[in-house]
Amino acid sequence: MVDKEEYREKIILTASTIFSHYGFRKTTMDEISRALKKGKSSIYYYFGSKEEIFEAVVLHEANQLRSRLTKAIKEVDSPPDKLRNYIYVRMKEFAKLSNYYNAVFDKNLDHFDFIEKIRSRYDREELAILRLLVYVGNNRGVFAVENSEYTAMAIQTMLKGMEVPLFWRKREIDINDRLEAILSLIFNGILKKEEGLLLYG
Amino acid sequence: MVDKEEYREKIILTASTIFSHYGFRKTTMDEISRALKKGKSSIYYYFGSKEEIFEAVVLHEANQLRSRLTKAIKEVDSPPDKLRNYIYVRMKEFAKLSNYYNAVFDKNLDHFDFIEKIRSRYDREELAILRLLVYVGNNRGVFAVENSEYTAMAIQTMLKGMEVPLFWRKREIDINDRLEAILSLIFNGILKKEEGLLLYG
DNA sequence: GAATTTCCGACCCGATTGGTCCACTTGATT
DNA sequence: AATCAAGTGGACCAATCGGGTCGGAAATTC
Repeated sequence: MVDKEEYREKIILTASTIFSHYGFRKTTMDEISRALKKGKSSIYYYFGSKEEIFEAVVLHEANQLRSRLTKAIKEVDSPPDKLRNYIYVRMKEFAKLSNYYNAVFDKNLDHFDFIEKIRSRYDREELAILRLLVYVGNNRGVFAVENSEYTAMAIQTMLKGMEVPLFWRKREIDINDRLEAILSLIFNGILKKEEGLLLYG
Repeated sequence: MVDKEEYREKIILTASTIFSHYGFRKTTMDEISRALKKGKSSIYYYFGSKEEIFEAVVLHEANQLRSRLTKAIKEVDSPPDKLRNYIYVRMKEFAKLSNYYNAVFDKNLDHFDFIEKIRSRYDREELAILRLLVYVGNNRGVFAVENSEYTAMAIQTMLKGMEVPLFWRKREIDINDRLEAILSLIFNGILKKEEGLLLYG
């Protein structure tokens, strides 16, 4: 009773690994319950449906992502490093989440409106973060952009470009190259020329 | 007509990526055919059944494995390097194959006798390779073992230990540590003491 | 333009699976 | 020890899924 919430979390954690591996569709309640060493029906004592579990898992994963990204920003100090770190971690984390994407983009599974909610909310948060990063960098004189808002939106647009599955269907080395290219583009377009050429000549 | 065999290979390649990702059970014929941009029934023109495709895929994968391993041996010259390279590549390749293992060890799917055939044949080949490696190393005076045959079998036994899923359920770094430990054990037990202590003091 | 190769939509039917029901343990409380 | 709520899981159901078939339509070859 006191640990019901606790066990819900355990379910979330377990289901998370399975979902991330096989996606929503291919993951069965039986697998989840077997992984938990419980009867299938017992799971329904904690969650009303498979979708409900999935919703909790996605929410949990979104929170994980948020905390990792804020950590990535706090780890370093200079705005270029912050931005670079942010983009890097974001890229790596999204790679891990690719299977959830499969689930999301799975046709006839578009009734997952909660994902859209999470997503749009996350988009706004990210935009705020980027705007702040650009703004601070601007103030410190290391960035030189006219409008932080628009620049942040532009960066976010590029970041979104890295989300499309096509981006990931290549070899590891290629991906790192592409990341470098994107970083270079952002920085050389954003940095005062002296520093920019220093970092990405 | 002339390219029927060719198209079979294309099917094998495509199916291979899906099988390796989801395993035999969770992979559907519909997915395979969709990935090939063909109707489901068309696939049956080239293969008689899902299992038949799987068999071809596993066989193909086994051949890939073999060629990569022989390449690993040829790349370097000294017997210790050959052995080391062989074990290293074998480890990496088996990691990639872990999903086929899931398929194989899937309960109620033990009627895949062809896998056992491939496997036992591969075991014999591997034993021959190891025996030769040990034998040559012995002749060159860099190994010092009494019986190449038995030593090869012992090494193979350790290698097999790395196949059990349990071995892989850990973090990357841990695995590399374990590999080092295994290599160290093999070499320090096999090398003439001077060289052995040189390489793995 | 017939013959042959290749493809596919529609269908079949057994297996799978999300979800329900209900009888049962368990363990705390009185 | 009797009660009761929390928690469990086996049996079951209805719907869907998915491997495989079939007849014939395209496409290609001769």
